[in-house]
Amino acid sequence: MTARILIVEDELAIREMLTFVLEQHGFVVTAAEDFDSALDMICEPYPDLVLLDWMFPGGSGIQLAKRLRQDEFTRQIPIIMLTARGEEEDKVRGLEVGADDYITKPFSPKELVARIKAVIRRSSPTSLEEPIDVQGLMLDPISHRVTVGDQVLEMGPTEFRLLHFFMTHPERVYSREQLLDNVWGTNVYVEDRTVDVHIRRLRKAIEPSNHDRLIQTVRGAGYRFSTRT
Amino acid sequence: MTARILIVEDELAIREMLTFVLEQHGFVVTAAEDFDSALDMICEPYPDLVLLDWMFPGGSGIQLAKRLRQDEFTRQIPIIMLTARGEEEDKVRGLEVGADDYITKPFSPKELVARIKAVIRRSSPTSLEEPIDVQGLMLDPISHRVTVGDQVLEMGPTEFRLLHFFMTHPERVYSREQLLDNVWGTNVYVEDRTVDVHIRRLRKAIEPSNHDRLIQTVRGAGYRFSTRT
DNA sequence: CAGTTTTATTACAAAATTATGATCATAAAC
DNA sequence: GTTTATGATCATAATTTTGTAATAAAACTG
Repeated sequence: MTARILIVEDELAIREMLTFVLEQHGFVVTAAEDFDSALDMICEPYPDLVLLDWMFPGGSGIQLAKRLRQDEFTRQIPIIMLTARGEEEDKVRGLEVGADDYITKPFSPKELVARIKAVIRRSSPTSLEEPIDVQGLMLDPISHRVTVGDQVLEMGPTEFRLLHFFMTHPERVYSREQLLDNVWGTNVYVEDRTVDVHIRRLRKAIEPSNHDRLIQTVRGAGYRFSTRT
Repeated sequence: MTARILIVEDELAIREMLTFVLEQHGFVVTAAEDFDSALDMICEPYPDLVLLDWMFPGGSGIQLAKRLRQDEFTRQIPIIMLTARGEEEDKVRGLEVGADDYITKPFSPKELVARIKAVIRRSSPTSLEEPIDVQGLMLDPISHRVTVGDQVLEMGPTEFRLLHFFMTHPERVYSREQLLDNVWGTNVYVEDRTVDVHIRRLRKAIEPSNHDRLIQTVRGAGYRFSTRT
């Protein structure tokens, strides 16, 4: 599935717990602890879902939710609210503002993951599961396979995620740091240069069909997936 | 992003630390150590953000902030105040004067950068990321590319930044020194004449489509990017 | 017009950045 | 408990970029 999830939660313990659980289940996780850094992380490339603590400092969750719903680009990002037991009113308000679902603390990891998957499935029947075709290079998230015609291209899991990210975010430079955040997940400490190596492997994997030209080096800036020269 | 930031801070150590951190993150940094030189650097071309120490000699930060808010041209430049812990009153006054945010020392580089990005995004949601088109010459900061029609123009990182600066500050002469400050960043020791060479390279890069005529030599003064003859 | 100043151009070596292959550690599979 | 994959780093090669200096060309000055 490899959806990218943004967690907005001020309590460190809960944030880490959520991060751990979701990463266990194969999500790429980004975490923010306050309003500002959340806004910061909400910019392109957008997460596939936002997990939002209801009450957190620097602006309540409701404000952030409203903000997301105002901007046309973020409007469609599904939101799941985390609420404490008994805040029944909040639930109502949350759903009014446009949250797609809510979960009451405490909750089980199982429930959390189930709801997340449900919401994602519901909201983006396409973008995450639909096969992507760029100039004959086909990536099918469901069968988890990359093909050109009926030729299957072999690559490692990281290369697959990297390619997937690129194909869903074309025509845009990403720094090594950004790629690490979006493909590896944040809170991973990995050398910048490691990206180079995986770029190399990905290029080699899609080289036979000449699609390696789609992965372009932008000197001093990072890499870009583009169909233009 | 390539935003230009002016730091106003009297303590050398902090000034250097801030400069270092921000340059690491790709900002172009200018630094002033007192009121006068700050005013000096505040003239056109305006920075995209001012990072202002609250208490600094030759006029407190509040005065500078007020001054910036008075002038119609500088009014919209976002300001972030640096305050020492415990100066709670000051924070309030700072925000009254029109600071967009404040950071309490000591702070982490991560927080600093996050706040700066948040403030910049809030204040100029576009100008830094929007593609610029001047007579068919297109510069797209997002894909980090310069095109004419569907022809891609190749150039080095410095030429790209130089062109970006020109396109966002047209119809105005800039001395070599000013160009160095705004495109290379201050605290770089580079020969004046080096600008000539990069102008040459930039002209050569955009020559195929005849856009090199936009970069005009102003003898005795510097260079200008202009659509007029 | 000759002399002076300023800019244009070219060439080149140093510096910075990226590419690539090999290695080692670790996790997954058998 | 091996064997096999996979992933991160390191080391080194290959490229690109950059600053400077040297020279040519152009633009002023008187």
